[in-house]
Amino acid sequence: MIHVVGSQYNPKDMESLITSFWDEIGAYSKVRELRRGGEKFFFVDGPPYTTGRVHLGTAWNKVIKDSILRFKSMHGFHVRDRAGWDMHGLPIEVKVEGVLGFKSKKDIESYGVDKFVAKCKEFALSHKDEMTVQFESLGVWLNWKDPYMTLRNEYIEAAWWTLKEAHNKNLLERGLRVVNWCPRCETAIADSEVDYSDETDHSIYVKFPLSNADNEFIVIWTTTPWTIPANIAVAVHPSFEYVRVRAVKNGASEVLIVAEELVENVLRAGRYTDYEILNAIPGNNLVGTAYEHPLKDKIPKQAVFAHNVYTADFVTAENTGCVHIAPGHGMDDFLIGVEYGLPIFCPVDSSGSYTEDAGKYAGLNVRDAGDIVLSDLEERGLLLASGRVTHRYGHCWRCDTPIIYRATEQWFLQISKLKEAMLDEISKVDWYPDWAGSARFHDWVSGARDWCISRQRYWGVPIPIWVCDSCGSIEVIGTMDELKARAGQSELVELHRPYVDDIELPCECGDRKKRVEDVFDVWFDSAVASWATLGFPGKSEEFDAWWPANFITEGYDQTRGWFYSQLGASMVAFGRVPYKSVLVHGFALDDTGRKMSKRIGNVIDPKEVMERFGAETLRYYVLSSSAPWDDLKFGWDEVANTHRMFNILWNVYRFPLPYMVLDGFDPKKTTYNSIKHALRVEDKWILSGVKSLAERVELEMEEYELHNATRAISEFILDDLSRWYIQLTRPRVWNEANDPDKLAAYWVLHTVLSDLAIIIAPFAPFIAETIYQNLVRGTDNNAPESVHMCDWQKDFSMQNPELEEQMEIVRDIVEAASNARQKAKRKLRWPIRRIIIKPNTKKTIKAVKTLRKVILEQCNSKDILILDVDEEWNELGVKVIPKPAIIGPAFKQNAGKVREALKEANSIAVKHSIDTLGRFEIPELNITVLPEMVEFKEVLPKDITIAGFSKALVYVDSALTRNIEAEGYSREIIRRLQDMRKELNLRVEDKISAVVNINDERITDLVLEWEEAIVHEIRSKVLVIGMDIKVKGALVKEWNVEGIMMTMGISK
RNA sequence: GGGCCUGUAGCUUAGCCAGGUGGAGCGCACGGCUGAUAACCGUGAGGUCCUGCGUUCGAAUCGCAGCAGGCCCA
Repeated sequence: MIHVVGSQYNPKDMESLITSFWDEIGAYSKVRELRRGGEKFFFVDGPPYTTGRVHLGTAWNKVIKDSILRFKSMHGFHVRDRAGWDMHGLPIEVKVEGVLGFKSKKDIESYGVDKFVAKCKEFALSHKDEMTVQFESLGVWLNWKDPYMTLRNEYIEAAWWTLKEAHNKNLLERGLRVVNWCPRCETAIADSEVDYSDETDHSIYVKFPLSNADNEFIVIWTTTPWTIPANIAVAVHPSFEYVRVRAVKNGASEVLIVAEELVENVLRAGRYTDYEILNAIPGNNLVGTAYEHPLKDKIPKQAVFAHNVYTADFVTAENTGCVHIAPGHGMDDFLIGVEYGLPIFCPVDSSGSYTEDAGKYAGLNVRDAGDIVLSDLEERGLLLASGRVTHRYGHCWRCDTPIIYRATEQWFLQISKLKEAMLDEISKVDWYPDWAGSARFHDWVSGARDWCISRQRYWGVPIPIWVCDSCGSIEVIGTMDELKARAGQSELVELHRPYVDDIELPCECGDRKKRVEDVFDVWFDSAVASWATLGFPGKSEEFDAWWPANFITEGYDQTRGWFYSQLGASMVAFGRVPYKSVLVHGFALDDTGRKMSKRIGNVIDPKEVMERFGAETLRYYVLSSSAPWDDLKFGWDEVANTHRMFNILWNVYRFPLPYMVLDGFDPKKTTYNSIKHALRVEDKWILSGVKSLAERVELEMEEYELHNATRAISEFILDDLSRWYIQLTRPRVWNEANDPDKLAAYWVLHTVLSDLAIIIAPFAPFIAETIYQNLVRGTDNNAPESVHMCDWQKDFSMQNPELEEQMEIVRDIVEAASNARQKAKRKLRWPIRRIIIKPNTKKTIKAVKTLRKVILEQCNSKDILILDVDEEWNELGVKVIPKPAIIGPAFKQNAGKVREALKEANSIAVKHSIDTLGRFEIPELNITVLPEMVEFKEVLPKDITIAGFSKALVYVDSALTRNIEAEGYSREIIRRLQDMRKELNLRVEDKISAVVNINDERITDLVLEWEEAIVHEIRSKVLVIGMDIKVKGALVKEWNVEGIMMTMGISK
């Protein structure tokens, strides 16, 4: 049975009702179960990091996923959709350290790594639970009960197995890399952990003596004298112009090499008194220039290394234009070192002290080394200038110690070897939009570098590499079982640190292998998600059946993130890309297009949106407000507008319910066959419209254009259903008789709303379910239990594009008529005698003929006159307008008289004569007026107003007749009596007594002609209308109706 | 500094790929409707299509150079 629903759209109640309904029947599992035999659709959820907070962007991300998966499921696909969680890594470690009040790595060690890791795990798990609740309240259907979690043993195994594959394929390498290093905490720190603040440092210019020339130097500038002992090279810009300049100071001269435009700068810094430019050298030609290390006598190793000039694009035209390169102490320096095969010389240990490699500096801390290096350079006459500079420098965010850069030993995946294969693979992926793959990702992959996968941390997947200290042999473990077997251990419950750290493996050399202490870069965790979520390598059946993923979608920041890490890991493991199609989505920005940030205070919490407007509105807003791949500018007004759309949908849905219930409408008994003869044209139109909508949504979804799909739905609901069909249909359902026309309207409304519920289900799952449960499932026990178990539209037999096109024209006509009415200041309540339509096309004529009734009704017109294309309306007046420029020369002194005569002549007669005879005679003047001498202007007859659109002109005749006045006043009275019924809170079926006193005899007579109609419309048992009669009732009101005073009273 | 994306009415946007009179919604003003009613509907005003240069008979649309915002990198 259909039931009546509340008059207010209340998303909160509705959503919680539907959520518990889904829980009750296990809707999610049933939907997935239902499609078990269908074509497989493997979706991999990009795992959000378990911070506990769901941001607007995360909410958007999940809503996109949910809508697409619901849509796919309704198309019969067997969807696989485990939710995923990214649960390891430094952010959680730092949060936990904060809670425990730790300041450094040493605190963790003394607290106990086991206890610390347990805390991290607890943090990740509890935040996962909190976020799950939030995602579920958004109506997001993923497999929440059995999500994949990066902290699970079987997940860790997937990472291990992948690394072992890399090792087997010779893609695993141990190597040096420069990292941010805190010498106090003795640990590498991530870029995001570096705080930048002002620091005052040395600013020194140093002369490096050339090897093959006397008294000739290349000049560099630096703020870190302590890195000079590690200098290996000098970089110049390949396209800058450099010069050899003879510089004079204190009578002595020497030759310096600096960038041409910086000569003055350098010489001023060095207080030279004179100079002479000897010759210019392009940067490129300096390559290979050999020089001696300035401190080679103090650092024996530096006497052995070769020192040369190289080119680098990052060199800027500042200071000297020549950059000191210490590959062991700088990111750029290191890259140059690697590129040219230079020694990565890093004579500094983890606490920031020089090692034995630093020769005489050994044991000295770099913090104290600056001044000493300075004076040593000075002593050797190589310090050109020295000063101080204040600049932004990185500090450890926990202890504020200035960081140093250190080359350390790390583990790498040699992804760069796979670059060509990766480029080839990604071209096979379907990218939405295309540029995400063909431009952005392509460019990123083109610059692929080896992937440093090791971190010196605690909360992460332990790197399964065991190394023998004695013989250096390396062993990579792929699974838990393998580890147990190799270690000769039967029990192993936890694969995290510190448990695996204790395990030693026997080595072939007789010694024991120990695990490297590192954990994986947390990006490696999610990189293996596509097979880890299938339980591979633990079991392979699922992997064989599902892998690779059909579809993934994440924000475009994941170009360098998850899209890339997955590609890299999968190339290593399987030699192919792990996903077939990728939708890239944008970022959630604030209403001015700026990034949401806590600091600016412009962060929108999705919870707040849900509290104010409901999850459905939030969902629909993010889907419809911009294309998935564009950034979303969040604005409350637009959210409110989306809410309004749902309110209208709610009103449309609830409008027919009371009538259907009153009449006991049963869609099982009232079938298409039983009402098809009673269908009106507008019924056929809306039935066609809903099918066309389904087709359109399908088309848009093929390209993942969710914004166009949802906008099309909104347009249908607002324009076609609410503004048009419901307006046309309303009077039909008021009919009390058991009329086929009313039944047809019920059937159509029921059908359209049921179809619409299915179309809207992927995007607005709650209201779709609400409508479906009442209208479909509520009347048919054989219908699927949930709207989300329904199949998408397949039957398009009701589609009629021609009719849809015709209705479009008719709506324009009605709009034009309404426009013309406003010009005549005639309210819609007052009928008009007729409208006259002058069409531009035959199509318009046909549309008017087909939908004549609709026009009559919506225009409240008594008649329609449709002209032929090019036919003039014969009642139209014309006014002749003389053309002085022609008449003047033609008639000279008579011209004025001619013009007068034409103005006074009957314009219609003039036009007729010109049209038929090609001339007009003015006998009094004995003159013939020719066609080119005049033009004609249309003159609208009295009471006619006009408006037009591209396909027709519409004239409205608003002349008043006795009948029209009678109807107009009667309807004014009806409206006011209805208003009073409402004021008394009467029910639709309540009968009333009414008295109307009219202060005008003529009007009273007119209205009395309509007495019967009024009785019917206001549902009265007694109605008294008259002049000078006494008015009483439960409610009495006085009204001014178009200047006529009336007093009305009603009672129940 | 580089790559990619975005820039259209006060606000959110369609149109751009395939050049030919810029189209919606919100807001605003005015009006209508009153059996969806603390709802709903119509009409109107409102545009240097980010700027400049170019290609073209013709540019919001194509090209180049800027400016602003976003993501990533350096």
